[in-house]
Amino acid sequence: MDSTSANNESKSRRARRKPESLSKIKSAARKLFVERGYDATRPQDIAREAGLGHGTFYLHYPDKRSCFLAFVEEARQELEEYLRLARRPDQSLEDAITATLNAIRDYSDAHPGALRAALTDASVIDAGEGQGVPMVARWGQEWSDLIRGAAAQGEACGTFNAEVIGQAVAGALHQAALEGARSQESRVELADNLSRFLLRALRPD
Amino acid sequence: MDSTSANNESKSRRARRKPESLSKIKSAARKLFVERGYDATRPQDIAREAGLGHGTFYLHYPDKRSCFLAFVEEARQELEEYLRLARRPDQSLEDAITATLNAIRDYSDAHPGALRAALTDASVIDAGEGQGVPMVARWGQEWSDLIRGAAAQGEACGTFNAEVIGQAVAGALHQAALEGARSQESRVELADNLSRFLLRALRPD
Amino acid sequence: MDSTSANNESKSRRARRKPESLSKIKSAARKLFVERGYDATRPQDIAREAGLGHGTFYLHYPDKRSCFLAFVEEARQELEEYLRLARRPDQSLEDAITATLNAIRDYSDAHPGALRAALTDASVIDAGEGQGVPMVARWGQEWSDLIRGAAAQGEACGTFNAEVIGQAVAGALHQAALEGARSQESRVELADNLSRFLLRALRPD
Amino acid sequence: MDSTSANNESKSRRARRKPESLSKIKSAARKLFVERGYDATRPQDIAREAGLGHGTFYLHYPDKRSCFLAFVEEARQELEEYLRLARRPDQSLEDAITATLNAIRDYSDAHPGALRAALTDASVIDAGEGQGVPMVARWGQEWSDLIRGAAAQGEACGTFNAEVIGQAVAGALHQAALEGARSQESRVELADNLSRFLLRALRPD
DNA sequence: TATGAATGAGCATTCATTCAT
DNA sequence: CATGAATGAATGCTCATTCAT
Repeated sequence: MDSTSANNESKSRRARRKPESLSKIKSAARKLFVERGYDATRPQDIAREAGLGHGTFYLHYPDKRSCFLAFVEEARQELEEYLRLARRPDQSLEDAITATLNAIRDYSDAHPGALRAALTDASVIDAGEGQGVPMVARWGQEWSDLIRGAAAQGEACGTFNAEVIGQAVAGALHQAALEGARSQESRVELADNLSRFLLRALRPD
Repeated sequence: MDSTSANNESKSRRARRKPESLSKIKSAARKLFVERGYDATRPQDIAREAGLGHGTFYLHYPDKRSCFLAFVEEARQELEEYLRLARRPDQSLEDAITATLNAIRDYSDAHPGALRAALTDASVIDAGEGQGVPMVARWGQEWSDLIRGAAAQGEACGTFNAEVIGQAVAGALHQAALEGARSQESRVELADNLSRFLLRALRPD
Repeated sequence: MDSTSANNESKSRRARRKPESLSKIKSAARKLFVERGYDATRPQDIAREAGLGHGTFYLHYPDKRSCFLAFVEEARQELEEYLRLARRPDQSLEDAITATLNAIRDYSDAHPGALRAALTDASVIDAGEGQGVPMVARWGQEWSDLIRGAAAQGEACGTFNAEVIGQAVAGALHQAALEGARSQESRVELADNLSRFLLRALRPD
Repeated sequence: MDSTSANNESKSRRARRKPESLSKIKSAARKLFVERGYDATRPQDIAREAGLGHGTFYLHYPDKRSCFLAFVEEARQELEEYLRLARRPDQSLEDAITATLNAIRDYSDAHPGALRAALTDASVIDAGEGQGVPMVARWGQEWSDLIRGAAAQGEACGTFNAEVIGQAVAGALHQAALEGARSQESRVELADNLSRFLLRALRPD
C-alpha cells in the first residue's frame, strides 16, 4: 500500500514534472517576447525567468525560433477561441463584424502586447523567404469566406472579389485596432465606426 | 586655362569619388535589406556587394542601423513622390482612391520588396520603445485628413470619426495591396474592387 | 550513504569546474600579461593558453580590462603579503629597510616580471583620468607613515616632510630594485648599499 | 628679376614648406600624446589637429610609433638642456642636487604633462622585450657618474656602489617630483627636503 | 529530468596605413 | 608636397547551443 501509493505519487509527480517545467518555460518566454521582442530575448533569459537551468529550455524546444513560433501559434489559437466564442453561425453580417471587433479588443485587453509581439516579430523571424502565411493574411482569408457566405445569403453585395475584399477588411480592422489601442480610442467609438464603415461597404445594393 | 579646367576636373573627380562610393553602398544596402532583411545583412556584405572594402561602409554611415534607417526613409520619400504625382487637389474621392492604389502598385512594381522590407524591419529596429510613428500609421493620418476634407465638401459621409476611419482605410489598402501583389492579383481587379469598396463605405448618405 | 556521498562528490566536482577554469584563465592571463603586456594580449589568447574556448573568458570577467585589473590587484596583494611577513612592529628602521628590500627582491624572484607588468600597464589602462593611486605612490604613503613613526620614536630625523621623503624612499627602492634585477646585481650588494644609503639619510642628527 | 625672385621665393617657400608642415605635425602630436596618451591618439587626429591631410603625417613619419618615439626623444633632449644649463662643472654636490631638482621642476612647469606622457607610454610602446634603456634608468646612470665623480673628489661617501645608488637617487627624484606635482607640494619644500635627504645620504663620513 | 559550464562561429566596429590624384 | 577616400586585418565581445554530470 505504502509502496504503491508512493510509487504512484512519484510516478505521477514525475509525469507531471515535464509539463510543469514546460509551462513555466512557456509563460516565461511569452512574458519576455512580449516585453522585449524576439531579438532581445535569449533562451537563457527565458530559462532564468522560469526559475530553471538553461539546458532545460532545450528539453522542450529544439531552438529559440521554435519557442517563438509556438508562442505565436498559441496566441493565434487563443484569439481564434475568442472569435469562435463570439460568432454564431446564424449571425447577421453586422453582428459578425461587431462580435469580431469586440473579440479582438477583449483579447488585447486580456493579453496586452501579445498580438503586437506575435505580429511584429513573426515576419522578421523568417525574413527572406521561407515564411508561411502571415497572421493578418490568414484573417483575410477567413473574412473572404465570411463575405462569400454572406453574399450567397444575399446579406452582402455580390459583385466583390471576395479574396481582395477579405484582405482589405482584415487590414482595416488590424490597423484601426492597433492605432486605436495606441491613441486610447474608446472601444465603443472604435467598434461603432468600424462596423458602420464595413457594413456600408458590404451591404447589398 | 587648360590647367585650370584640368585642375577643376581632377578636383571634382576626386570630390566625386566619395559620393560615388556612397551611392554604391546605398544601392547595395537596399538590395540586401530587401533580399535578406535587416538581421541577415552584415555591413561587410553590403560593402562587398558594392565592390568596396568594408571599412568604406563606415565612411558613410556611423553604423548598420543608420544605414537601414536611411534606406527606410529613402523608400518612404520615393513612395511619397509617387503619391504626390498621382494626386490632384481637385480630385474626387473616387479618383483619389484610384490614384493612391495605382501609385502604391506602381511603386511596388518598380521596387519589388522595398515596401515590405522597409515596413517589416522598421519596427524591429528600435525594438522596445524609441520608435517614431510607423509608416502605415502616417498614411492613416493622411487619409484622416482626406476624409475630413471630403466630408466637409459633402463628398463623404460626415458621421465617421475621421481618425479611426483613416487608419482603417490605410490598413485596408496596405493589406490588400500587399496580398494582391503576392497572389498576382490583376491590378485592375484590385483597384476596381478596392475603390468600389471604399467609395460605398464613405459615400454620403 | 554511498549515494549521498557520491551525490556530494559529483555536486562538488561540478561546482568545482567553474573555479577550476577561472584559475586556469587567471594564470594564463597573468602569464601573457607579463610576457606580452596588456595591449598585445587578447582575451582569445588567454583562453587558448588556458586550454579553454574564448567564450569561457567572459564567464569569469566582464571584459579584458577587468581581467587585467584583477591581475594587478592580485600582484599587489601578493607583494603586500611578502612585505607583511617581513616586517615586525618593533623592528628598527634599519631592519625595516632591509626587510622591505628583501621582500621586494624575493617577490621579484618568485614572480619574475609580474611587478613590472602590473606597474607598467596599470597606468595605461585608464589612460586619461579615472585612475586610482598608482602602486608606487601607495608604497610612498606607507613609507611616509613609517618615517613619521620612526621620527616620533627618535629613530629618524624629525625635520623632514614625511610625505615628500616617503615618496622619495619608495621611488629609490623601486628603481634600484628594478634596475638591480635587470643588471643581475647581487641582492646582498643591493640590500647593503640601499639600507646604508637610506639610513644615513634618515638617521637622527 | 621677377622670375628670379619668384623662383627664389617659390623655392625657399617650397623648401620651408616641408619643415613647416613637419613642425605643425610635431606640435600637434605632442599636444595629443600629452592630453590623451599614445593609444587614444590616431595619426588622423594628429594631422587634423595640425590642419593637414591624413596622408601628410606619413610624409614625415613612417608610422605612429616613430612619431611617438620622436616626441619622447625630443622631450628627453629638452629636459637634458634644462639640466645642462643648470649644472656647472665645478658645482658642489649640494648645488648639483638643487640645480637638478629645479631643472626638473622648471621643465615640468614649462611643459606640463610632457614628462609623464613620455615616461608612461614609452615603456608600453615596445612592451614585451625590444625596449631600449628606459628614461629613468638613463638618469640613474648619469647620477652614477656624478656620484662616482663626487666620491673621487672626496665630496661624497666612497663606500657606495655607484651604480646602485645612482639608480636609487634617480628613482627618489622621479617619484618625489611626480607625486609632488600631483599633490601640489611647494617646489621649495620639495627641493629643500630632497636635497637635504640626498646630501645626508651621500656626504662623506 | 535537469543543470549550467563550456563553446566558438559570428558580429559590428576601428584604425594604421596606402596610393591615386 | 599634399590629400583624404579607400582598405581590411584585427579586436573585443555575444549568444544560441551542447553535453558531461
